[in-house]
Amino acid sequence: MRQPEITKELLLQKAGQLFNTKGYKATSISEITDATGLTKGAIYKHFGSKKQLEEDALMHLARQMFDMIRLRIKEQDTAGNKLRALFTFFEMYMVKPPVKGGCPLLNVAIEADDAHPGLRKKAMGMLQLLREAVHTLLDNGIRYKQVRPGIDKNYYATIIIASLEGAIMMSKLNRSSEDITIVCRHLTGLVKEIEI
Amino acid sequence: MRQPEITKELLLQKAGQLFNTKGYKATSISEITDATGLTKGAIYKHFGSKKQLEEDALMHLARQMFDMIRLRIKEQDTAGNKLRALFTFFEMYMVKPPVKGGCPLLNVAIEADDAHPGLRKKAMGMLQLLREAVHTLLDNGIRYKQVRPGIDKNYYATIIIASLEGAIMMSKLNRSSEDITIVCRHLTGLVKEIEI
DNA sequence: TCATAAAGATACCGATTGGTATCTAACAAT
DNA sequence: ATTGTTAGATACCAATCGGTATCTTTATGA
Repeated sequence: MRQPEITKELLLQKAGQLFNTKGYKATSISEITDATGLTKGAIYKHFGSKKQLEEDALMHLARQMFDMIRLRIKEQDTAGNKLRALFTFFEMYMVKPPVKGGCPLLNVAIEADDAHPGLRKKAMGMLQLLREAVHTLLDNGIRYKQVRPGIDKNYYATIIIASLEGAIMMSKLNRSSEDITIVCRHLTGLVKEIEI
Repeated sequence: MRQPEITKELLLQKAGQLFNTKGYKATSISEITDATGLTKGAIYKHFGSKKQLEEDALMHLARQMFDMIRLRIKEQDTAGNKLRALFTFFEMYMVKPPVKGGCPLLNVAIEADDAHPGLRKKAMGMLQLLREAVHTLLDNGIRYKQVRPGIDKNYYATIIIASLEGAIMMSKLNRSSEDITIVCRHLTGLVKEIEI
């Protein structure tokens, strides 16, 4: 990787971490220069504006997150196990977070939904991607006779995502994995109901 | 109500609304003066600092929210109906929000968990209050033979709160009540399981 | 009615914000 | 090796930030 690419990667990484913990609008350019050891000149050479950096850093976070999820899911054989791996991933995300600050989707959704259309659009894309992942997972489960056919896939996707995200909020707030663990237990029970 | 009290109430109301939509740290003093028609002098006469106003406005929001919840719950007879009323309240909170910006607990939890200890403490208090409300509700249900005894009350409280809050995030992001409605349907099913 | 005190408006403060213009250093191609 | 280009550092900008000091108005109680 050439030097400018390394710099850009470093900026996306550190800025993303700051945005995800302190908030996008609450993080200043100078905090990013402090964290990276770079200067404003470096930032504005690679990104047109702070808004641009915010959106690029978010997509960087999203890609990291989805890559990790895909990896965990791929190494499981059945739809049920893939779903349980998804739950475990979120649980692990709390105990030993790969990127600090909690779930990037939840964070950006709450910050952006009313006031920042650009970030909101990207958050909607992330949520849709997550939903489609669960959808596909259930679809394949049905095809390979691991999951009862005729189930409401959208229903289960919504329940799973909502309770996981809500539990992350609770566990993050209380700095305890208790809530996310309970929710994972509940979701595991749900999966058993639809497994063949 | 005397004039200064009216002014303070107005400040708490408008500031709370702004904090809940734009974010606490992202809302500036000048935005609050614009929204109220008052000046900085008025604000700093009633509140020692912006942080103080943030925390007071949050408690103001919390009180409003819990008052509404209590009202909805009180007018129901059985524990099952009380729980369903709680779900309906959150669903209604999305369709016709009494205060814009979504759930104050969720919003402040996401913004404060890492960086703002004062707000975080208050958010933890709110979550605990909500949890105890569900607890008490289930307890009374058991006492009056409306709910199966021996259930894990903490488990149900966690599932209910987590999935409601997560669904609010999703519905808020997509500007659609679809997700919160689905989650309420799911929770209604859960309640049926523990009702006698 | 008038004096007093509190409420709120106005004007200002230094610090920090996102952004830009300019300068220098590093690298790539010839 | 030298030249041209680009990455990045430095210095500056107006605007806005939270906060304070001071002034004016309003309301209250004797």
